[in-house]
Amino acid sequence: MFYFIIIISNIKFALILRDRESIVMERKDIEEYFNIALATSVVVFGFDLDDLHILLKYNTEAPFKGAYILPSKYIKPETSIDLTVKKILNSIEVEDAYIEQLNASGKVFRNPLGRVVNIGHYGLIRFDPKETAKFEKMGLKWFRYDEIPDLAYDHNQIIDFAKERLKRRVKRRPVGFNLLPEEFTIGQLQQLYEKALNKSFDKRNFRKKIFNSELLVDLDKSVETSSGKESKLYKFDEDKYAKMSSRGYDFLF
Amino acid sequence: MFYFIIIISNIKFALILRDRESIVMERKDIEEYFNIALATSVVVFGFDLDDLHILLKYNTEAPFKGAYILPSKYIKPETSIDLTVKKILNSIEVEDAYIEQLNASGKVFRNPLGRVVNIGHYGLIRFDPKETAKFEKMGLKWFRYDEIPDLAYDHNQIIDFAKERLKRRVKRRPVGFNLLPEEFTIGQLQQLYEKALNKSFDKRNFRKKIFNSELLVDLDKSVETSSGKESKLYKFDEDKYAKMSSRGYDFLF
DNA sequence: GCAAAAGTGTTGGGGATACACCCATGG
DNA sequence: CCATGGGTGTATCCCCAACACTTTTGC
Repeated sequence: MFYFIIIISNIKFALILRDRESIVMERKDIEEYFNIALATSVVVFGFDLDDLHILLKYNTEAPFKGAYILPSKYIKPETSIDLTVKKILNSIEVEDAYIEQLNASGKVFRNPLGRVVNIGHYGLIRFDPKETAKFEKMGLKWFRYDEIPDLAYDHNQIIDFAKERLKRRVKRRPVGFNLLPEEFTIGQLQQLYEKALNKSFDKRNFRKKIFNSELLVDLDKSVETSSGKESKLYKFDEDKYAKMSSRGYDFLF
Repeated sequence: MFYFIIIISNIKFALILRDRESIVMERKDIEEYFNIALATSVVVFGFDLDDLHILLKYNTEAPFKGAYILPSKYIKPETSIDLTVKKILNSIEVEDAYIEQLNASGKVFRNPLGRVVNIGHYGLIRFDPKETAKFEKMGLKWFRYDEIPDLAYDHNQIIDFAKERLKRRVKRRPVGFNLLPEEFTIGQLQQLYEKALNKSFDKRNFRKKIFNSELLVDLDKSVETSSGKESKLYKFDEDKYAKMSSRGYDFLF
């Protein structure tokens, strides 16, 4: 695609020449609208089996050089939103994330370069302590969920939004399993729920509730936990959930 | 604000002259991103005490002239998303709507004029049969919730999304009251819930559930309903809900 | 021996569901 | 007299919340 555009703002007209067929279109009044940039930011959540964390990037470019920001990217006119998000994740070598779109943030004078609308996302990944060094090389750092510094743009607001959304989702869908290792103990699961919902639960009741849903597979394996005691491992039965879900089952914590 | 931009795509540079101070900025690589248009569409729900309806507009302009569309508007670079939505609603003389933002739709080749990203919204309003004529003059028509025709762009998809969202919201927040008249009967409320959730409820159990929440005020008034019998009127106690909500109360149907 | 985490049952209450009949009215 | 919708009570069940002690291990 090749095109040539001249825009003089306040004078609402423009010609567009496109493709070999030299389509001449007058976008006229509409032309002035084609002057917005879209960006996406991703709030990547990780759970180190103790606390929830968010991945932030040290910003090396103007504007707001030196501040921490969310991993972000401009959306090219010829690239879809979803693909742009995937590119962000690829660029920080994150794979297999559970992604969900958040609201678009609407501030008009948010970016000195012009009108930029940010379409936020959040992603849940499996925290791997071995990757911390790799992240550090890319200028990325995990920050505790409740110790997020002041960020550039309105990224703090996007994080607040993501936290709220996560809280709601954790209650209604079994998204928490995307934050845990493939195989996990009930204690780890409970810890995650308590952090995400900022609430504590009775151990016995928590187990009953979880086992009632029958979505956990007993792996007949154990690991040694921090107390030195053995603890049984489970995994999440995704297929079963998919089946139940399509039959109208509603996970509710 | 005055600015002058020349863009030649594929040649990634541009100069911007802005304001009296003649700030010269090079957006360079970034410039190519400032070529997206944003639009908003609003899925306006109404409830005629019998069925849920959605307000559609007959499109008199190219592209997709002659098709029905959602009430929509381009977002100007200098106008916020929320304000644009309000302008849409003002233009169709709708006031006091409950509004919520939906996801941005991501298709790249959605609009022949260029990349347009649509930020959907849904609105809940009080259906007033007296306004139907007024709407008709503006090319607006109520369509039954489950009898939506094929629309231009991806507006059908936006509607599907809005319906799903409404279903979820109705369960968790007392948004349904935004669709009912100020004063309503329990029968009308039940009818609304049954339509929105596509489910039927036992009359006695429904009443118990609703009264348990203690969010309805008995108005000690009656109206004659379609069966010719008198029926008691209630209204929603917004203040009480606000108070309970801030104390962590979670409405759940 | 003590701190830390794993694991395990029972009880009571409240909300959800299932279910049937009478009444007033308009046609 | 019949169709329509308003209004009402009871029995059962299940889920939820509250609650305490034993065990293993590392320090």
